[in-house]
Amino acid sequence: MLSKSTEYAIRALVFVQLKNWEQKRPGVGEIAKEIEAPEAYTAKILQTLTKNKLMDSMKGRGGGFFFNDNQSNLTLYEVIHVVEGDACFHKCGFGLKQCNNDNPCPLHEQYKIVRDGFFEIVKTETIRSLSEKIKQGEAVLNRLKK
Amino acid sequence: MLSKSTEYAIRALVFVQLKNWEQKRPGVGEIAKEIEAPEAYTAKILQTLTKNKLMDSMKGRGGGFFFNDNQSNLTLYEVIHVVEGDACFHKCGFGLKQCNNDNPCPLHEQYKIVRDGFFEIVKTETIRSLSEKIKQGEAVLNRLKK
DNA sequence: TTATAAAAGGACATTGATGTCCTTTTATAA
DNA sequence: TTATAAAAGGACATCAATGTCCTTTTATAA
Repeated sequence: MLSKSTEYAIRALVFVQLKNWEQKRPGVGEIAKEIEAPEAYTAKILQTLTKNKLMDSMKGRGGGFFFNDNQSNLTLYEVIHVVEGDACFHKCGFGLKQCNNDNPCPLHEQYKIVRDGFFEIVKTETIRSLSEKIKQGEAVLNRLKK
Repeated sequence: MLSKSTEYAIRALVFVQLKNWEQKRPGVGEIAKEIEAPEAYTAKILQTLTKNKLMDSMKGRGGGFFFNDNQSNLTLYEVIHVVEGDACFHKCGFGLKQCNNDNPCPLHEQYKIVRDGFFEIVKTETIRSLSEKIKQGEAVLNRLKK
């Protein structure tokens, strides 16, 4: 399972993308409200994202968060990597420190398939691909369709 | 990812099964050492397992942990359920409270496949099936083959 | 140029998971 | 019957994730 922070981050980035498509740069308050997360905590997460160049921001009046052209195809993997690290893609499902093909835990083969399947998803899906689904009405960002 | 407690629990149960096959009932100290977990913490987890009848125990001299006949085919699902709950089998990968087939988040379809794949594993694999792999030398419990 | 609105950032608070210590209960061996 | 070995259980400690509050920096509009 992804951490709460990662979930907030992904939802926030998708919202920023949707707003950017409307030529707008949302601010912390608007983002936090949309993703149903505490405002100050959301601010911290957004800070992490901009510090790591996954997104851009502008201070001052009329400022807010936005993507520039270099950041146009951000994978979920990159977000996870920055926010919570990528242990979930490497770790043994059984909790063993030394578990690999040569020295497998009893869950190794089956678990690897699941873990790699998840890795494939987050390497393929991007903030843009998720945002497009929402724009097309094929999916929703929060619980209230609106 | 499973919690550390769940990992300890599964490893502990497998070790108890292996020992039981040798007509032995290991105690907290021996179990903790084998699974490389703190002894007092291991004791708490074993307590949870016996309180929930996933395993049996005997106090006093010559006591220890063991399975009785009703507990002979314990699935990993039951262990996870008791130790950390089963949020990981229900939760939306995107963190939405209301996410389902009718109201899907943009990750819903792909994530469901992975999540259900994991569910399938833990409903199929049992403490016994894992222990058998170790007994057959097809897998290892801890990092040192011995 | 100044007031204002916004992100950045530092310090602290809360909570749950993990971990430790000590006492109580109980079964058995001596 | 008593001493001992073992699990059970209560109370507390530590740490990381999550969450809050307040100050600083900076860009823009007036």
